[in-house]
Amino acid sequence: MASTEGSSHLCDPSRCPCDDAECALGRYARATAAAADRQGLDTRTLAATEQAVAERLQGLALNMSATAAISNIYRAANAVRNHVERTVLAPHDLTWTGWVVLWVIWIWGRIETRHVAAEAGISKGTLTGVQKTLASRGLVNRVVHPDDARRVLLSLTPHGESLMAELFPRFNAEEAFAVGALDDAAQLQLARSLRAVVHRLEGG
Amino acid sequence: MASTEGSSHLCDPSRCPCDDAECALGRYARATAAAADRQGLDTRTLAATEQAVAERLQGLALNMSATAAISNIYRAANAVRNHVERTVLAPHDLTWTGWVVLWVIWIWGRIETRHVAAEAGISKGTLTGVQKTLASRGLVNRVVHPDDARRVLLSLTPHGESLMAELFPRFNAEEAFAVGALDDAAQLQLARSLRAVVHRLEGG
DNA sequence: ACGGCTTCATTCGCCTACAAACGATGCGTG
DNA sequence: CACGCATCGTTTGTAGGCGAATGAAGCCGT
Repeated sequence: MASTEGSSHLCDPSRCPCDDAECALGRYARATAAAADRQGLDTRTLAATEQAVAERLQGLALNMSATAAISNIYRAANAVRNHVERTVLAPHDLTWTGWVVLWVIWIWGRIETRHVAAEAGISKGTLTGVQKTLASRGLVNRVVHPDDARRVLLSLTPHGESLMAELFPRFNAEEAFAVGALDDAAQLQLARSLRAVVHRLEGG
Repeated sequence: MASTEGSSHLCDPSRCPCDDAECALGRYARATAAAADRQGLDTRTLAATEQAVAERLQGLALNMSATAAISNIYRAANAVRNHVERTVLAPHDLTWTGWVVLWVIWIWGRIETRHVAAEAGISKGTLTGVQKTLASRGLVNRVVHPDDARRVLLSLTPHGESLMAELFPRFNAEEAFAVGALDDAAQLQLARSLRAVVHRLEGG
Protein backbone atom coordinates (compact mmCIF):
# COMPACT_ATOMS: atom_id res chain seq x y z
CA MET A 1 0.00 0.00 0.00
CA ALA A 2 1.17 3.53 -0.69
CA SER A 3 0.65 4.59 2.90
CA THR A 4 4.33 5.48 3.06
CA GLU A 5 4.09 7.58 -0.03
CA GLY A 6 1.43 10.25 0.22
CA SER A 7 0.69 10.30 3.91
CA SER A 8 4.30 10.27 4.99
CA HIS A 9 4.78 13.91 4.10
CA LEU A 10 5.75 15.54 7.36
CA CYS A 11 4.87 19.01 8.47
CA ASP A 12 7.73 21.04 7.06
CA PRO A 13 8.89 23.27 9.92
CA SER A 14 10.34 25.81 7.56
CA ARG A 15 6.81 26.50 6.39
CA CYS A 16 4.72 25.57 9.41
CA PRO A 17 4.20 28.59 11.66
CA CYS A 18 2.93 26.47 14.52
CA ASP A 19 5.84 26.20 16.89
CA ASP A 20 5.04 28.57 19.69
CA ALA A 21 4.26 27.36 23.17
CA GLU A 22 0.58 26.72 22.69
CA CYS A 23 0.93 25.12 19.31
CA ALA A 24 3.93 22.96 20.12
CA LEU A 25 1.79 20.28 21.68
CA GLY A 26 -0.53 20.37 18.73
CA ARG A 27 2.41 20.00 16.42
CA TYR A 28 3.64 17.06 18.37
CA ALA A 29 0.19 15.51 18.26
CA ARG A 30 0.29 15.80 14.50
CA ALA A 31 3.76 14.29 14.57
CA THR A 32 2.65 11.24 16.50
CA ALA A 33 -0.36 10.84 14.27
CA ALA A 34 1.75 11.06 11.15
CA ALA A 35 4.29 8.67 12.59
CA ALA A 36 1.58 6.20 13.53
CA ASP A 37 0.16 6.52 10.04
CA ARG A 38 3.56 6.21 8.48
CA GLN A 39 4.98 3.13 10.03
CA GLY A 40 3.03 0.35 8.39
CA LEU A 41 5.01 -2.28 10.26
CA ASP A 42 5.90 -2.95 13.90
CA THR A 43 3.13 -0.74 15.19
CA ARG A 44 3.58 -1.63 18.80
CA THR A 45 7.26 -0.83 19.07
CA LEU A 46 7.02 2.54 17.39
CA ALA A 47 3.88 3.45 19.28
CA ALA A 48 5.62 2.62 22.52
CA THR A 49 8.53 4.82 21.50
CA GLU A 50 6.26 7.69 20.62
CA GLN A 51 4.50 7.24 23.91
CA ALA A 52 7.80 7.44 25.73
CA VAL A 53 8.75 10.59 23.84
CA ALA A 54 5.43 12.16 24.73
CA GLU A 55 6.00 11.41 28.38
CA ARG A 56 9.48 12.90 28.25
CA LEU A 57 8.33 16.06 26.57
CA GLN A 58 5.35 16.47 28.84
CA GLY A 59 7.60 16.13 31.84
CA LEU A 60 9.50 19.20 30.61
CA ALA A 61 6.58 21.12 29.15
CA LEU A 62 7.22 23.99 31.54
CA ASN A 63 10.12 25.18 29.38
CA MET A 64 8.14 25.13 26.17
CA SER A 65 8.28 28.91 25.75
CA ALA A 66 12.06 28.81 26.15
CA THR A 67 12.33 26.13 23.50
CA ALA A 68 10.14 28.14 21.15
CA ALA A 69 12.22 31.28 21.65
CA ILE A 70 15.57 29.54 21.27
CA SER A 71 14.67 27.47 18.25
CA ASN A 72 13.26 30.54 16.55
CA ILE A 73 16.44 32.46 17.23
CA TYR A 74 18.38 29.86 15.33
CA ARG A 75 15.90 29.58 12.50
CA ALA A 76 15.71 33.33 12.11
CA ALA A 77 19.48 33.65 12.02
CA ASN A 78 19.70 31.04 9.29
CA ALA A 79 16.84 32.62 7.38
CA VAL A 80 18.49 36.03 7.45
CA ARG A 81 21.83 34.62 6.43
CA ASN A 82 20.42 32.59 3.56
CA HIS A 83 18.29 35.46 2.34
CA VAL A 84 21.14 37.94 2.30
CA GLU A 85 23.47 35.43 0.69
CA ARG A 86 21.01 34.83 -2.12
CA THR A 87 19.90 38.38 -2.74
CA VAL A 88 23.07 40.38 -2.18
CA LEU A 89 26.17 38.23 -1.74
CA ALA A 90 25.86 35.38 -4.23
CA PRO A 91 25.84 37.63 -7.33
CA HIS A 92 29.28 38.83 -6.26
CA ASP A 93 30.60 35.41 -5.20
CA LEU A 94 30.83 36.44 -1.57
CA THR A 95 30.14 34.18 1.38
CA TRP A 96 28.52 35.42 4.59
CA THR A 97 31.78 35.27 6.51
CA GLY A 98 33.65 36.94 3.69
CA TRP A 99 31.11 39.75 3.78
CA VAL A 100 31.39 40.21 7.52
CA VAL A 101 35.15 40.37 7.32
CA LEU A 102 35.00 42.91 4.51
CA TRP A 103 32.50 44.94 6.49
CA VAL A 104 34.72 45.03 9.57
CA ILE A 105 37.74 46.12 7.56
CA TRP A 106 35.63 48.68 5.74
CA ILE A 107 34.43 50.23 8.98
CA TRP A 108 37.80 50.32 10.69
CA GLY A 109 39.90 51.22 7.69
CA ARG A 110 43.09 49.48 8.81
CA ILE A 111 42.90 46.86 11.46
CA GLU A 112 44.93 44.00 12.86
CA THR A 113 43.82 40.48 12.04
CA ARG A 114 43.15 39.47 15.65
CA HIS A 115 40.71 42.37 15.98
CA VAL A 116 39.01 41.44 12.73
CA ALA A 117 38.48 37.93 14.03
CA ALA A 118 37.05 39.22 17.30
CA GLU A 119 34.72 41.69 15.56
CA ALA A 120 33.57 39.15 13.02
CA GLY A 121 33.06 36.49 15.65
CA ILE A 122 35.34 33.90 14.07
CA SER A 123 38.54 32.25 15.21
CA LYS A 124 42.01 33.32 14.17
CA GLY A 125 42.50 30.19 12.13
CA THR A 126 39.31 30.74 10.20
CA LEU A 127 40.28 34.30 9.43
CA THR A 128 43.55 33.15 7.88
CA GLY A 129 41.63 31.25 5.22
CA VAL A 130 39.03 33.93 4.61
CA GLN A 131 41.69 36.60 4.36
CA LYS A 132 43.56 34.52 1.83
CA THR A 133 40.44 34.11 -0.28
CA LEU A 134 39.62 37.81 -0.18
CA ALA A 135 43.21 38.76 -0.96
CA SER A 136 43.27 36.43 -3.95
CA ARG A 137 40.31 38.34 -5.36
CA GLY A 138 42.04 41.65 -4.94
CA LEU A 139 39.67 42.91 -2.27
CA VAL A 140 42.00 43.01 0.72
CA ASN A 141 45.57 44.09 1.33
CA ARG A 142 47.79 42.30 3.80
CA VAL A 143 50.71 44.18 5.38
CA VAL A 144 53.01 43.21 8.23
CA HIS A 145 52.82 45.67 11.11
CA PRO A 146 55.77 48.07 10.90
CA ASP A 147 56.36 48.06 14.67
CA ASP A 148 55.69 44.40 15.44
CA ALA A 149 56.53 41.73 12.92
CA ARG A 150 54.12 39.30 14.57
CA ARG A 151 51.06 41.32 13.69
CA VAL A 152 49.37 41.76 10.34
CA LEU A 153 47.34 44.71 9.19
CA LEU A 154 44.43 44.35 6.80
CA SER A 155 42.87 47.02 4.64
CA LEU A 156 40.66 47.20 1.58
CA THR A 157 41.99 47.66 -1.90
CA PRO A 158 40.30 50.27 -4.10
CA HIS A 159 38.42 47.38 -5.63
CA GLY A 160 37.24 46.31 -2.20
CA GLU A 161 36.25 49.87 -1.35
CA SER A 162 34.07 50.27 -4.40
CA LEU A 163 32.49 46.87 -3.84
CA MET A 164 31.52 47.79 -0.29
CA ALA A 165 30.17 51.13 -1.43
CA GLU A 166 27.95 49.29 -3.85
CA LEU A 167 26.89 46.40 -1.62
CA PHE A 168 26.34 47.97 1.77
CA PRO A 169 23.18 49.89 0.84
CA ARG A 170 21.70 46.70 -0.60
CA PHE A 171 22.66 44.74 2.48
CA ASN A 172 21.09 47.32 4.73
CA ALA A 173 17.93 47.34 2.64
CA GLU A 174 17.60 43.58 3.04
CA GLU A 175 18.07 43.89 6.77
CA ALA A 176 15.26 46.40 6.84
CA PHE A 177 13.12 44.11 4.72
CA ALA A 178 13.69 41.19 7.07
CA VAL A 179 12.25 43.06 10.03
CA GLY A 180 9.73 44.92 7.90
CA ALA A 181 6.80 43.18 9.54
CA LEU A 182 7.72 44.76 12.87
CA ASP A 183 7.28 48.42 13.77
CA ASP A 184 10.15 50.41 15.24
CA ALA A 185 9.18 49.66 18.81
CA ALA A 186 9.03 45.94 18.13
CA GLN A 187 12.41 46.05 16.39
CA LEU A 188 14.00 47.74 19.38
CA GLN A 189 12.28 45.34 21.77
CA LEU A 190 13.53 42.42 19.71
CA ALA A 191 17.10 43.74 19.78
CA ARG A 192 16.82 44.30 23.53
CA SER A 193 15.57 40.80 24.29
CA LEU A 194 18.28 39.26 22.14
CA ARG A 195 20.89 41.35 23.86
CA ALA A 196 19.64 40.01 27.17
CA VAL A 197 20.21 36.49 25.87
CA VAL A 198 23.71 37.34 24.69
CA HIS A 199 24.59 38.93 28.02
CA ARG A 200 23.24 35.98 29.91
CA LEU A 201 25.43 33.55 27.96
CA GLU A 202 28.59 35.50 27.27
CA GLY A 203 28.89 36.98 30.70
CA GLY A 204 27.74 40.40 31.76
CA MET B 1 55.42 55.45 19.84
CA ALA B 2 53.27 52.75 21.32
CA SER B 3 50.12 54.28 19.94
CA THR B 4 49.48 51.13 17.99
CA GLU B 5 49.87 48.94 21.02
CA GLY B 6 47.72 49.96 23.95
CA SER B 7 45.22 52.28 22.36
CA SER B 8 44.51 50.05 19.41
CA HIS B 9 42.41 47.68 21.45
CA LEU B 10 39.04 47.85 19.82
CA CYS B 11 35.69 47.59 21.49
CA ASP B 12 35.06 43.87 21.48
CA PRO B 13 31.50 43.46 20.22
CA SER B 14 31.11 40.15 21.98
CA ARG B 15 31.40 42.01 25.25
CA CYS B 16 30.22 45.50 24.38
CA PRO B 17 26.49 45.85 24.97
CA CYS B 18 26.31 49.10 23.05
CA ASP B 19 24.88 48.21 19.66
CA ASP B 20 21.27 49.23 19.80
CA ALA B 21 19.96 52.08 17.75
CA GLU B 22 20.90 54.88 20.09
CA CYS B 23 24.30 53.54 20.94
CA ALA B 24 25.32 52.54 17.45
CA LEU B 25 26.36 56.04 16.54
CA GLY B 26 28.30 56.30 19.75
CA ARG B 27 30.03 53.06 18.97
CA TYR B 28 30.93 54.29 15.54
CA ALA B 29 32.23 57.51 17.01
CA ARG B 30 34.48 55.45 19.23
CA ALA B 31 35.52 53.47 16.19
CA THR B 32 36.58 56.51 14.24
CA ALA B 33 38.39 57.92 17.23
CA ALA B 34 40.25 54.67 17.79
CA ALA B 35 41.07 54.41 14.12
CA ALA B 36 42.35 57.97 14.03
CA ASP B 37 44.44 57.25 17.10
CA ARG B 38 45.66 53.99 15.66
CA GLN B 39 46.96 54.96 12.29
CA GLY B 40 50.19 56.76 13.05
CA LEU B 41 50.97 57.19 9.37
CA ASP B 42 49.12 58.61 6.36
CA THR B 43 46.66 60.47 8.52
CA ARG B 44 44.93 62.26 5.71
CA THR B 45 44.06 59.21 3.64
CA LEU B 46 42.63 57.24 6.52
CA ALA B 47 40.78 60.23 7.90
CA ALA B 48 39.27 60.81 4.48
CA THR B 49 38.19 57.18 4.33
CA GLU B 50 36.60 57.37 7.75
CA GLN B 51 34.86 60.53 6.72
CA ALA B 52 33.47 58.79 3.67
CA VAL B 53 32.28 55.86 5.78
CA ALA B 54 30.58 58.22 8.19
CA GLU B 55 28.77 59.86 5.32
CA ARG B 56 27.65 56.51 3.94
CA LEU B 57 26.40 55.28 7.29
CA GLN B 58 24.66 58.54 8.07
CA GLY B 59 22.89 58.42 4.76
CA LEU B 60 21.36 55.10 5.81
CA ALA B 61 20.93 55.81 9.48
CA LEU B 62 17.17 55.37 9.20
CA ASN B 63 17.59 51.60 9.20
CA MET B 64 19.68 51.52 12.33
CA SER B 65 17.05 49.71 14.38
CA ALA B 66 16.85 47.02 11.71
CA THR B 67 20.62 46.62 11.78
CA ALA B 68 20.59 46.34 15.56
CA ALA B 69 17.86 43.70 15.50
CA ILE B 70 19.44 41.64 12.74
CA SER B 71 22.96 41.70 14.09
CA ASN B 72 21.67 40.69 17.50
CA ILE B 73 19.78 37.78 16.01
CA TYR B 74 23.00 36.46 14.62
CA ARG B 75 25.01 37.09 17.76
CA ALA B 76 22.38 35.50 19.95
CA ALA B 77 22.19 32.43 17.76
CA ASN B 78 25.95 31.99 17.95
CA ALA B 79 25.95 32.59 21.69
CA VAL B 80 23.28 29.96 22.25
CA ARG B 81 25.02 27.48 20.03
CA ASN B 82 28.42 27.96 21.64
CA HIS B 83 27.00 27.80 25.14
CA VAL B 84 25.09 24.59 24.54
CA GLU B 85 28.03 23.04 22.76
CA ARG B 86 30.28 23.73 25.72
CA THR B 87 27.92 22.80 28.52
CA VAL B 88 26.00 19.85 27.09
CA LEU B 89 27.36 18.60 23.79
CA ALA B 90 31.15 18.72 24.03
CA PRO B 91 31.40 16.23 26.93
CA HIS B 92 29.72 13.69 24.66
CA ASP B 93 31.68 14.60 21.54
CA LEU B 94 28.58 15.87 19.77
CA THR B 95 28.47 18.81 17.41
CA TRP B 96 25.51 21.15 17.19
CA THR B 97 24.39 19.75 13.87
CA GLY B 98 24.82 16.20 15.09
CA TRP B 99 22.64 17.03 18.07
CA VAL B 100 19.90 18.58 15.95
CA VAL B 101 19.84 15.55 13.66
CA LEU B 102 19.64 13.21 16.63
CA TRP B 103 16.84 15.28 18.11
CA VAL B 104 14.81 15.18 14.93
CA ILE B 105 15.17 11.42 14.64
CA TRP B 106 14.37 11.04 18.33
CA ILE B 107 11.13 12.99 18.00
CA TRP B 108 9.90 11.29 14.85
CA GLY B 109 11.09 7.79 15.64
CA ARG B 110 11.64 6.68 12.07
CA ILE B 111 12.01 9.28 9.38
CA GLU B 112 13.32 9.62 5.85
CA THR B 113 16.59 11.45 5.31
CA ARG B 114 15.08 14.21 3.18
CA HIS B 115 12.70 15.06 6.02
CA VAL B 116 15.51 15.03 8.53
CA ALA B 117 17.43 17.51 6.42
CA ALA B 118 14.38 19.76 6.12
CA GLU B 119 13.63 19.63 9.85
CA ALA B 120 17.24 20.18 10.82
CA GLY B 121 17.66 23.03 8.34
CA ILE B 122 20.62 21.51 6.49
CA SER B 123 21.09 20.34 2.93
CA LYS B 124 20.80 16.74 1.83
CA GLY B 125 24.49 16.57 1.08
CA THR B 126 25.42 17.77 4.55
CA LEU B 127 23.11 15.21 6.11
CA THR B 128 24.89 12.41 4.31
CA GLY B 129 28.10 13.24 6.13
CA VAL B 130 26.50 13.85 9.52
CA GLN B 131 24.53 10.64 9.26
CA LYS B 132 27.71 8.76 8.49
CA THR B 133 29.41 10.22 11.55
CA LEU B 134 26.50 9.38 13.83
CA ALA B 135 26.19 5.88 12.40
CA SER B 136 29.90 5.24 12.95
CA ARG B 137 29.35 5.98 16.64
CA GLY B 138 26.49 3.55 16.86
CA LEU B 139 23.86 6.21 17.48
CA VAL B 140 21.83 5.95 14.27
CA ASN B 141 20.53 3.13 12.11
CA ARG B 142 20.32 3.46 8.33
CA VAL B 143 17.80 1.32 6.41
CA VAL B 144 16.69 1.47 2.78
CA HIS B 145 12.99 2.14 2.47
CA PRO B 146 11.17 -1.17 1.82
CA ASP B 147 8.76 0.31 -0.75
CA ASP B 148 11.11 2.73 -2.52
CA ALA B 149 14.76 1.86 -2.95
CA ARG B 150 15.63 5.52 -3.51
CA ARG B 151 14.71 6.55 0.04
CA VAL B 152 16.55 5.88 3.27
CA LEU B 153 15.03 5.60 6.72
CA LEU B 154 16.89 6.72 9.83
CA SER B 155 16.22 5.69 13.40
CA LEU B 156 18.07 5.70 16.71
CA THR B 157 19.90 2.72 18.07
CA PRO B 158 19.29 1.80 21.73
CA HIS B 159 22.54 3.59 22.44
CA GLY B 160 21.20 6.70 20.71
CA GLU B 161 17.93 6.43 22.59
CA SER B 162 19.58 6.34 25.99
CA LEU B 163 21.88 9.20 25.04
CA MET B 164 18.94 11.40 24.08
CA ALA B 165 17.08 10.46 27.25
CA GLU B 166 20.08 11.64 29.21
CA LEU B 167 20.93 14.77 27.21
CA PHE B 168 17.58 16.29 26.36
CA PRO B 169 16.73 17.42 29.90
CA ARG B 170 20.11 19.12 30.14
CA PHE B 171 19.67 20.75 26.77
CA ASN B 172 16.24 22.03 27.70
CA ALA B 173 17.57 23.37 30.99
CA GLU B 174 20.22 25.36 29.12
CA GLU B 175 17.62 26.74 26.77
CA ALA B 176 15.63 27.90 29.76
CA PHE B 177 18.76 29.42 31.27
CA ALA B 178 19.52 31.34 28.07
CA VAL B 179 16.19 33.15 28.17
CA GLY B 180 16.12 33.25 31.95
CA ALA B 181 16.40 37.03 32.01
CA LEU B 182 13.07 37.32 30.22
CA ASP B 183 9.68 36.60 31.74
CA ASP B 184 7.22 34.29 30.01
CA ALA B 185 5.49 37.09 28.15
CA ALA B 186 8.80 38.41 26.84
CA GLN B 187 9.83 34.93 25.75
CA LEU B 188 6.64 34.47 23.79
CA GLN B 189 6.94 37.94 22.31
CA LEU B 190 10.52 37.17 21.29
CA ALA B 191 9.46 33.93 19.62
CA ARG B 192 6.63 35.75 17.86
CA SER B 193 8.84 38.51 16.49
CA LEU B 194 11.40 36.01 15.27
CA ARG B 195 8.70 33.98 13.63
CA ALA B 196 7.61 37.11 11.80
CA VAL B 197 11.15 37.48 10.47
CA VAL B 198 11.27 33.86 9.36
CA HIS B 199 7.91 34.15 7.61
CA ARG B 200 8.96 37.31 5.91
CA LEU B 201 12.07 35.68 4.48
CA GLU B 202 11.01 32.10 3.84
CA GLY B 203 7.64 32.94 2.37
CA GLY B 204 4.39 33.05 4.23
C1' DA C 1 7.24 -2.01 -22.39
C1' DC C 2 9.81 1.59 -23.50
C1' DG C 3 11.29 6.40 -23.47
C1' DG C 4 11.41 10.67 -21.09
C1' DC C 5 10.77 13.11 -16.74
C1' DT C 6 10.97 13.42 -11.85
C1' DT C 7 12.76 12.39 -7.34
C1' DC C 8 15.82 10.45 -4.33
C1' DA C 9 20.65 10.01 -1.86
C1' DT C 10 25.31 10.37 -2.69
C1' DT C 11 29.56 12.45 -4.37
C1' DC C 12 32.57 16.28 -5.45
C1' DG C 13 34.91 20.76 -4.99
C1' DC C 14 35.26 24.52 -2.41
C1' DC C 15 34.71 27.17 1.60
C1' DT C 16 34.00 27.87 6.43
C1' DA C 17 34.92 26.64 11.40
C1' DC C 18 37.35 25.36 15.55
C1' DA C 19 40.88 23.50 18.77
C1' DA C 20 45.41 22.42 19.21
C1' DA C 21 50.01 22.42 17.78
C1' DC C 22 53.58 25.18 15.73
C1' DG C 23 57.07 28.68 14.67
C1' DA C 24 58.29 33.32 14.80
C1' DT C 25 58.57 37.49 17.23
C1' DG C 26 58.68 40.63 21.15
C1' DC C 27 59.31 41.55 26.16
C1' DG C 28 61.03 41.38 30.83
C1' DT C 29 64.17 39.92 34.13
C1' DG C 30 68.48 38.36 35.70
C1' DC D 1 72.98 39.69 26.46
C1' DA D 2 70.44 35.62 27.18
C1' DC D 3 66.86 33.17 29.16
C1' DG D 4 62.07 32.15 29.84
C1' DC D 5 57.47 33.54 28.92
C1' DA D 6 53.68 35.66 26.59
C1' DT D 7 51.60 36.90 22.21
C1' DC D 8 51.05 36.85 17.51
C1' DG D 9 49.51 34.46 12.79
C1' DT D 10 49.63 30.26 10.46
C1' DT D 11 49.20 25.33 9.88
C1' DT D 12 46.99 20.87 10.73
C1' DG D 13 43.20 17.64 11.40
C1' DT D 14 38.48 16.88 11.75
C1' DA D 15 33.75 18.11 10.78
C1' DG D 16 30.19 20.98 8.96
C1' DG D 17 28.00 23.31 5.00
C1' DC D 18 26.32 24.28 0.27
C1' DG D 19 25.49 24.01 -4.85
C1' DA D 20 26.07 21.33 -8.70
C1' DA D 21 26.77 17.03 -10.88
C1' DT D 22 25.94 12.06 -10.70
C1' DG D 23 23.53 7.87 -10.83
C1' DA D 24 20.00 4.86 -9.25
C1' DA D 25 15.14 4.26 -8.96
C1' DG D 26 10.28 5.21 -9.63
C1' DC D 27 6.42 7.28 -12.53
C1' DC D 28 3.79 8.00 -16.56
C1' DG D 29 2.28 8.64 -21.15
C1' DT D 30 2.27 6.45 -25.31
